[in-house]
Amino acid sequence: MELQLQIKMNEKLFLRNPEQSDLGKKIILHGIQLIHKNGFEAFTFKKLANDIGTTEAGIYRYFENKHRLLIYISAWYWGWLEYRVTVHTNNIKDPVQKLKKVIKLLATAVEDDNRTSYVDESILHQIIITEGSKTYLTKKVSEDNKDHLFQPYKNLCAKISSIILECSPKYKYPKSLSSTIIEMAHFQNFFMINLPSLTDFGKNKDELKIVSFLEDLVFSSIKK
Amino acid sequence: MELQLQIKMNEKLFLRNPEQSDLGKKIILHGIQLIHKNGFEAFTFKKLANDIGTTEAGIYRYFENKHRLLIYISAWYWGWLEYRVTVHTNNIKDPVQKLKKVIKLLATAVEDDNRTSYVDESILHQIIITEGSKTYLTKKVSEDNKDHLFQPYKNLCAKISSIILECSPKYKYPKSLSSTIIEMAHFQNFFMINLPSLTDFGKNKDELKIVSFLEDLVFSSIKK
DNA sequence: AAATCGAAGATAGTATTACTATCATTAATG
DNA sequence: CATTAATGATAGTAATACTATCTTCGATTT
Repeated sequence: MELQLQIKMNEKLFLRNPEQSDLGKKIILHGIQLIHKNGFEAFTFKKLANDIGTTEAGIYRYFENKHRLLIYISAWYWGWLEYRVTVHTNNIKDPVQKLKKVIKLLATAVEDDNRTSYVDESILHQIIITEGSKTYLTKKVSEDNKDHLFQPYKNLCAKISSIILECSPKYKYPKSLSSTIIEMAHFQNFFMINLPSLTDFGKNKDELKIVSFLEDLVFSSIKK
Repeated sequence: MELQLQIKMNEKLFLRNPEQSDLGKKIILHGIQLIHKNGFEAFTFKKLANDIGTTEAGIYRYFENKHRLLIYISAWYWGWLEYRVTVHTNNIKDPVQKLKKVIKLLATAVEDDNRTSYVDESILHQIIITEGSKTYLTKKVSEDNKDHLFQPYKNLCAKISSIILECSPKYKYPKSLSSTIIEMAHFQNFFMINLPSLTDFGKNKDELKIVSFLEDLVFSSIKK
């Protein structure tokens, strides 16, 4: 029997649910690949349509515009990450070990999860590092936020925040520390590869160094 | 006598030096205002030209494209910040006090500096919060980095990094901590205003809370 | 005073982007 | 067999991101 994994997506993210048709799944699959290849700025629905063998109009039936598609795949990523965090921390009792696990999940590359046929998680991870913050760094954040488009990100943040409080109930900044870990897990990775002088991991470009840095940062802060 | 403050800019940032003509200064002044007003995505040279009362072609004589203009004003901002850090920490002996000063300079709003007539620093600060990371989160980072376009950012990071080492010579991640402070000074501000559930500062939206968070983060990490 | 040189203005033009609209075709469903 | 929902095919539009050319104007040089 084949296992399937479905991430529940907010309906406002799309015009037509891409999970429910072949074309929709192709849009996600090839969309991720194309954004990864050329970057979000150079990405257009026209190019995507050519890649898939459909038309621009076809894509517009699923997504209002490319920014919505980016939010969609980002939301998918955060939902998937939260799922992974849940699965991998469920059987851990010690909150410190839980938090270490979370940091590792955030900061290290992932392998493609075969249960999600139309999403390549390893490429997706790369995209979120480079393009993820562009989802909310816009004039429309508040509007998009009202439609709950960033809910998966916020849920993950809340989840990590509660683990932090388990470790250290008196710590004053669990949510900010949480968003700091999430963002820095990605930014330090980006810097390590592209602007290494902004990090201490330039030489060997080892993700585990990022994990060590973040662990040091987090546990020094909350232990007291 | 009127004091003037000049930030030295990398020549590769522009085609013609905007500091050396009226039109150039207008491009910077109105460019900053327009990006702040509509966001970088909606910003075009055409609209800027209309605002100034010149033509699109006129702007293209100064900047290759709008991305370069964004890098220019970002570089200016980081150069200016480094200058401020230098001035405000020069007479402080205790490195801990120095670092506290730096965090405050990074995380709190600035007032317009009248010595730079064609730059409004308070608006610029807002722009860098929202648009700053877009300068390097592109497919061309490495290329742009080779042209040293991000030098001012890297210099600031190096400077803060050395203060961190003054405080704690054995600390293992001075550069990563430094880039973390810089980024989070801005991101936590953005989150506080736009996605408050990602922070612990939602209620009163007080920048000084961000300062407290960052101080706590930094000094727990380096003190040992 | 005349020549010249560079910056800016004026205008035009092109390929691409970001859409919207319409109509025909096809596959699934009742 | 009739209906309808999704897709394909095609066209069109306004805006964007440029490039090119030609003129004018003011400062500098000779």
